[in-house]
Amino acid sequence: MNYDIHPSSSTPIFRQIIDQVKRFIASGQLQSGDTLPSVRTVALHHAINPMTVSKAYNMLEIEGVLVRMRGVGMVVAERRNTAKDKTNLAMPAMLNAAQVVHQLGMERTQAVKLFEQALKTIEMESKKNADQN
Amino acid sequence: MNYDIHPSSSTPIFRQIIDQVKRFIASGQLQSGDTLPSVRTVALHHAINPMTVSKAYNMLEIEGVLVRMRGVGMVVAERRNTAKDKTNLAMPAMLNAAQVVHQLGMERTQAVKLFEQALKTIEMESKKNADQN
DNA sequence: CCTTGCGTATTATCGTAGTGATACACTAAT
DNA sequence: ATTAGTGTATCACTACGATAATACGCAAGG
Repeated sequence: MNYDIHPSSSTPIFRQIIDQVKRFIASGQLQSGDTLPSVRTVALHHAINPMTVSKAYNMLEIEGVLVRMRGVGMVVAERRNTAKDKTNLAMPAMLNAAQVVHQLGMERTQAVKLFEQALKTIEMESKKNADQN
Repeated sequence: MNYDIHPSSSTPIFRQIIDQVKRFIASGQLQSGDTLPSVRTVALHHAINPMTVSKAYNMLEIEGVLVRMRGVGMVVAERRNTAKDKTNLAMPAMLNAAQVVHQLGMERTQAVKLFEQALKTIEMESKKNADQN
């Protein structure tokens, strides 16, 4: 359970956290009742401000994704359908990629090949990071 | 030759323009010597500031994609390989989408299905917009 | 109890990306 | 020359994300 945070990215840090927590839950890496890494832990580990993490967690609580347990931490709320959640969470990135290849006038078969290639690349990187731990 | 601009998007307007110009060139919809829609035309058509468009064009000139012809407008510069350009331009969006599905722990086959579905969606929207003209 | 670890409210400041309004320099065409 | 069309330099403003320092309320565990 580790966040992949890029402070220099154009997407705000708090949004990176929000998105990744949702994905962890949808993928089952986080389940109902699990506690999240504490605000201060995350802040120290990534050299960012605790309030930034807190804001992300707070928004997730507002959305009903997390529950704040006083004195304990943030806990994953009860959840139902992870199946549809996955597609819902994946769709924006998919549509974005689809629009790009469409504007490039790329053949559908070639677009799929590129996508599969990207998948392999990401999986490779993931394994590398896992080996470093 | 029309831009697809979303002022409320989190990606800046000038970046949307830059990306789309590059894609138009890579796809052949814009060729060397073609003149681009003028700063004011674009600004009026999309209700945005001329300077925003100008900055986009300016950066494209710095990158060597466009050439500024005084009193005439921006012209597409000489270009070589559009083949590799396409994949280079598509890669970031692909990698982003790939990382999302990876963090979601989605099966590769299902990820590809989703992507193809997104492609169809985008193509549908494109046709709708074309019919409106 | 009291120490330690949770999240958070508060307030203020900083940095900066993005945008906007205006006026200017230039060219082409008439 | 005048007009109308290019792009743009300049300056200011806005919005937002991130930071910082501090203090608070709460719960678990020794």
